[in-house]
Amino acid sequence: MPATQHESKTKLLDATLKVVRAKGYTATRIEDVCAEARLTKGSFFHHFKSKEDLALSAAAHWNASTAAFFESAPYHSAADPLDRLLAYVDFRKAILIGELPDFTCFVGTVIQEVYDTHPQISAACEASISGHARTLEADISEAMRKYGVAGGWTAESLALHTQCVIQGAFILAKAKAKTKDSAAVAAQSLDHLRRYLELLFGANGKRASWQRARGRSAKH
Amino acid sequence: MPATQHESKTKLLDATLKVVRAKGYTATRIEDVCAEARLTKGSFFHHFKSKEDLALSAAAHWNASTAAFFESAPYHSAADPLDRLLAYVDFRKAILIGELPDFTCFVGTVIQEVYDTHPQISAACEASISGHARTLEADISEAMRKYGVAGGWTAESLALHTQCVIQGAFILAKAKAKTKDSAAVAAQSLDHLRRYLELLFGANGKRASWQRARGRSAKH
DNA sequence: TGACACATACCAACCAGTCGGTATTCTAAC
DNA sequence: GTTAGAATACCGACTGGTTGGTATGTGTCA
Repeated sequence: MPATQHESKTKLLDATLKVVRAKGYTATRIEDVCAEARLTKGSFFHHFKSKEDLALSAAAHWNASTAAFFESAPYHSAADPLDRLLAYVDFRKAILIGELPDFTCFVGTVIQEVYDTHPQISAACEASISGHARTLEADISEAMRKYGVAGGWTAESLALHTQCVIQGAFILAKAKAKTKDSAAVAAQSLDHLRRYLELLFGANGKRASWQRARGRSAKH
Repeated sequence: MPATQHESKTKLLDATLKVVRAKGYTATRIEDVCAEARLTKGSFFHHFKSKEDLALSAAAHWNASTAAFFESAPYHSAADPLDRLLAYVDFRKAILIGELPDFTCFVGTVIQEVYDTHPQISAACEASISGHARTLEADISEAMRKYGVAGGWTAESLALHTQCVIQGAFILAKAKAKTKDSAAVAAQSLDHLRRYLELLFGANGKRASWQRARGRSAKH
């Protein structure tokens, strides 16, 4: 009962995202992916010519999925660029639900294992992270202009810093995987990130009070 | 030429730290470690009973090495607790030199691959990260008291956040491994972390100016 | 002489990738 | 609308190289 065209391939890609995020790239066996997708190696090698090919396809799949996901996410609606940026952090915090493989980053996990050994996969992961960071730069730049903030750092570096905190939060969450509040550790770092952004853009005084007056959506 | 007692074992452990930080835990073959240490498998299995045993010993070795390293580091000398904390960040930034395997974190790398599959290694990694974070808590608590800072977060959470940024910075550096300024990306996130700490403890006004007046050691 | 440190040869399990085969769907001719 | 035939999707046994781990041997020190 093979259904529509690419369903099996998509199932294999989704299975890859899940298994790799749980076990890491190298430890993921092709048969693990097949089992997760309820398919066999015959099917696998019909769609992918090697494990590296799978990794590249999975990175592209991840990139496309997350791009669509964040594009249609609700954090873009605010009129103020800083509000949009803070809403992004709130959104990242809000989606820390379920098991670790449900919310951790595929490319962030993979890059650690392949950065020195698999140039193509490495490049795909880098592009995914940098590309996502770049979606924040416009809001950051606009906020910098609007609030007259400048202090030896660029919109690009701050955008990357948000990704740094997010990736680091995933590592902490994995370290605390045994404890019940594994996701809570990650959430607390996102709180610190949010506080940094508030201080950074509100530190010029004229915003600090105005900021309090409005009362942002997220409690923390 | 077998020299002092444990020299070969130490060589194997150091080799493990290096190879794992370059290739990841699972991709690291025991023979890779032996080659790096210029020893053979016979010697390896004389000292370690399995790969998992190696990982546990390596984590302990890492823990002991880094504990000694940071304990004797110069960032503890300042009289002011906030100065000590900032000096810690400066120090972490200052040691971002050499190749990626020279400055990235062994336990941070390993935890991603084992958190769901190897409980013992996982616990050792968690203990190492949390233990290191704990060395910052006293200074943070003291700074919180001294500067009257409190805002819904604990010394523990801020200490963990510093580790979050550091771990995330390593991931970014790995993602940018191909670019020349791989370590620079990590350094920029540490700059943001430092700025956060300054804003956080200096935001109460009475510190902000005093702070500028002194001029801290690190430029950024 | 025996305990320790290290080396070499070897084995058994594992796993990425292959291959011959079957089932299903598509196309198109009649 | 039915049938032929090709293309696609999928299956599962097999293989060859890899690798964690073992068994055995050798030199060295107390």
